[in-house]
Amino acid sequence: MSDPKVNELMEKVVSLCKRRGFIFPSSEIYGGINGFWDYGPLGAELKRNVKELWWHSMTRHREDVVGLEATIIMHPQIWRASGHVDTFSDPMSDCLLTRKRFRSDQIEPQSGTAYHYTGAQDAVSGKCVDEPYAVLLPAGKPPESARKIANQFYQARGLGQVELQGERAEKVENSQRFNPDNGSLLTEPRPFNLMFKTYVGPVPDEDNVAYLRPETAQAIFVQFKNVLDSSRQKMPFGIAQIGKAFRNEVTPRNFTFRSREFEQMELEFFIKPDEVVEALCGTVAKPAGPGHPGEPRPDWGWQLWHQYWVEERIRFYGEIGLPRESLEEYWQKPEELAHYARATVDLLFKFPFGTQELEGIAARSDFDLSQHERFSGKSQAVFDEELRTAWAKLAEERRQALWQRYHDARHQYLTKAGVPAQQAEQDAREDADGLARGQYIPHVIEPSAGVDRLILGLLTHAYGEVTTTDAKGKTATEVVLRFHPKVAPIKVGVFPLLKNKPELVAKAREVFGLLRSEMAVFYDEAGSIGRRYARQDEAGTPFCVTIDFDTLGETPELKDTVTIRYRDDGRQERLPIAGLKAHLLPLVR
RNA sequence: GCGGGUGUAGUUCAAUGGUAGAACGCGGGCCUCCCAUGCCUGAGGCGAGGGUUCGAUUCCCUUCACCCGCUCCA
Repeated sequence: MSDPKVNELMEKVVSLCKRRGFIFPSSEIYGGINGFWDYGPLGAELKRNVKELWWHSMTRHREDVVGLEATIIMHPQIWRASGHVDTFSDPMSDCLLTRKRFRSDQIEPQSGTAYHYTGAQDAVSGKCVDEPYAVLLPAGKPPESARKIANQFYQARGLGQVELQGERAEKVENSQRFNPDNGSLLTEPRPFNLMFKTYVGPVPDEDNVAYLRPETAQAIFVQFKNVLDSSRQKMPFGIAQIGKAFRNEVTPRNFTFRSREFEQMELEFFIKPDEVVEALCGTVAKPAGPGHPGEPRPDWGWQLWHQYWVEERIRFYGEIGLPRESLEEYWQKPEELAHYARATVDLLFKFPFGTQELEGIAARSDFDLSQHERFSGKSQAVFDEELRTAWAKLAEERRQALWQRYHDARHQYLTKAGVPAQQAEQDAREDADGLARGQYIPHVIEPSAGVDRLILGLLTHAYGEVTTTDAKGKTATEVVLRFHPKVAPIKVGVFPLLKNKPELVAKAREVFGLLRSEMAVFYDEAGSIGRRYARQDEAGTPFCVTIDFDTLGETPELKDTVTIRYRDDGRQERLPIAGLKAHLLPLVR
């Protein structure tokens, strides 16, 4: 059971989003469309800010990450190589009795006697149900058990006193059509594809099927060689991308948290395999303990790089207003890991509806590039001059040991991928031989974040209510969004103290003009000054600047100064107009 | 996909088988020398489709959307 107060908070956030123009239902005048949401004026600014902060911190502030912007529709083979065609399109069957859902191919085959019924009639009302049904019993069980279950089935379809009709027994071997738990017949297997399908070209036929990408990551992998060849990057380095992805989710839920069209911010950081690091540096550094491991070093293996990115990501969230305490780190247990993953850390945020994933940081080994190498037939190995030199200088036994470890890892991958034993052995040897020539397939650390759920997290985290009591004892509740100034959609509100004094208005317009070239500014003169502050509080604007009579020189020493009012504590400061930009810029960037 | 609930103004809610009101918000006007002031004024709504009915926002059916639970979440 969920706490009603939790639900209340989500409802308040949802209606605030609508009311103030953060998020609207998509296509609303036509009744909306399930799983799709639009960002309104404030939401668009907020989202843009978040993406830009991510982009800047990933690419411009680092020398070892470059950007990419790839298409949404790509060659369909990519989704075979990535595993999405298989794992996203499993046939599913539902239990006709309990409605439990199964992956049709994973049902344990059952044998025994199946009792079929053509329908049933109500002994009292005479009402008929024609739907056929069947129950599978293990050999030796009396047919009574089957009738009992069939009774339940027809009772659920509106019959009281059930008279089963057309009972027929049949021997069944290794069938996947029945629920292993209760023997009930399942629905026909139905394809269950989570990828949006479309056709390239004007004629829709099976030869030109394509998919909207279900994640942005694969585009990075398939452009890895192009980026490497054109960017003058050297291992290790990363490729960052922000973009739309699409999943035909069974149940979009929790406002924008799980949408069918969403945006991802993904980094694929390519690193040297541990064997290569060891060949170059003698040893692979071990994590010294929890926390940020500091600036990257050449002797880092996948573990330290993984830890580094987990900490970098947490630091990023702190910088945009989600402090460490609002997050939870979840290290996936070995049995939860995808088969190619060495480790995965989920960064969870405490949403009102539960603690849910914001970002996953996965150590994905060389799985992705290897898959694309096999499926495309194009080598994805990099050439590393340093390795070739270092390899030649290694002691023979050391070389042997590293060769063997690399070989074994490749062999394990190839075998799991279904490559026949002999071929796997040959390929693994060739891969390991490549080390001597300075060649290897990079491993990957992947921090992958959902933009929309981050926006939702920022909104719910920023949401606050302030209850005030006026002189007459009347209480009022005011909503305030305490966004970090870096993400706030509007940075500054600029107001003339009174709108019926042309000199105040003129000066305020002047200040507005001064600031708007540097940041998002909102000019407002409607209503009382208090109302205007409140409006900006609700939009999450961190600063408001008011032009009053002192600005105009009523108190000579205050001429050309303004008050700046801070959202979170209502504090006011007096600043010269000339110093405003310099004061605000470092706060909002 | 299944089960339950809810759809009335931008938001939160009311009423009604004879076409709907409030509060807040929003626009305009006057006032206002710093935290939702006051007065005047204006705009704006029955999710969509069908049926029953002389007449439907109200009753029925379908559909869509949202919320909750199950399922799903590579």
